[in-house]
Amino acid sequence: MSTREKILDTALTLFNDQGTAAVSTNHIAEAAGISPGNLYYHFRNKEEIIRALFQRLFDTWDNGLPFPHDHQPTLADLKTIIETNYQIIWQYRFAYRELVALLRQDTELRKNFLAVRQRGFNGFHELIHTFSDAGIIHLPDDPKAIHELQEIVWLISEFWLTNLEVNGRSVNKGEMQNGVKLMLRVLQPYLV
Amino acid sequence: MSTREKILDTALTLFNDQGTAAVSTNHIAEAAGISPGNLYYHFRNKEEIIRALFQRLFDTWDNGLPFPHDHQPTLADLKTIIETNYQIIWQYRFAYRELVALLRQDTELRKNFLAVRQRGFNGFHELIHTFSDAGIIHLPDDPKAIHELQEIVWLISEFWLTNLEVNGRSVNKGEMQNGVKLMLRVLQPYLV
DNA sequence: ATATTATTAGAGTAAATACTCTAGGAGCAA
DNA sequence: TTGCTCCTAGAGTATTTACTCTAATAATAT
Repeated sequence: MSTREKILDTALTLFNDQGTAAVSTNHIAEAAGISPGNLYYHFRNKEEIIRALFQRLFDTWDNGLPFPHDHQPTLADLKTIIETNYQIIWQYRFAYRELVALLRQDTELRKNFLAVRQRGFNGFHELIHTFSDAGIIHLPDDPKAIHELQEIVWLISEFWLTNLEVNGRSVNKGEMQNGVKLMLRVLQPYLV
Repeated sequence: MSTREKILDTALTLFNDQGTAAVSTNHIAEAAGISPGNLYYHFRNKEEIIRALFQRLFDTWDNGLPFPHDHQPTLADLKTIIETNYQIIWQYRFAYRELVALLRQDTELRKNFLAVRQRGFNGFHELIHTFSDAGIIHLPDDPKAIHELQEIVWLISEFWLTNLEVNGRSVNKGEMQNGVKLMLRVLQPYLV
């Protein structure tokens, strides 16, 4: 593994465990088993490390979600997508916990994040319309209502894990399933 | 205003604007127009300031929500409660943004927060059953389903404003109304 | 082999941070 | 007035933080 990757992996672990504020560049270097000078050879500063981690998250978003291409999507596909989604968020949980602060500190990062997020939101929009066309779900006529439902489901997907952490509940497969259940509960009245 | 209150008000403003990590005790003292020594006369450390602010939040929770006592609650009452709720959260938004980090740093605070929150959750539970009894809402038979619906509405109430901030949307009365709409959208299929 | 470039270690530093200490006023009680 | 407690200012400090600099070593190209 390259030194650069080692730094990023170490930083991710520490950020997830202790939060970005509590983790200094010296900590990262020490935990990665390299010198501070070496760290600063690979990254100009802490902000750049955070940016690079977000970039990895963005790449995962854009490539890592298992949208079915070879068949009409089913409800099982939806569940799989949502679960994968949770796993990604859990992997980069520091980012979600501190989202407001991190995006405020770095407007460039904010721009990129919002763009990636918008792509995801659009993809999700298409997905539910696919379900609608396939007759799996019967959406309300009012497009505003549809948009609101989508916002609700999206909100749950982004904050369910944070919610678990706040509650001090351990985050595991089962709890992620509960998150899936909540999202389906919102849609339940519209399932055919 | 007492020096103690002045410190808390100043800290709250700075925390809301810049996050707790970026605000030092020296910053607070300077912004409050007092000396660092004076600040430390009133609070042992930064953690105590945060605790005191949470305590103010707890008091607001326990006393500030406009539950109707003189009449059967209506849907309008529900809306008012939710709106007040949003205003309180907005007033202490630093706490919600950084909840995971703050509660992890201070287990005593975590304990208190979870207790207050549980009280709120129980109150909310009673409220929707009141609505059910009054025939305003027709809940599903499955108690688990009811619990899930409650969890969803609760999640929206706790994270809607954070969600707005992430999106860079300005937080104002109108956007809070949108949050109310989302919560009602979840319940809409069950309204009589 | 030699020159060049890419990595790395580690000592060092200016600034910031949380917090302490001392001395002095302000109000009040006897 | 004298004493006492409460409150306040502000200088001072040990530690930490982000980051720099230099020199040495590894890798690669010619």
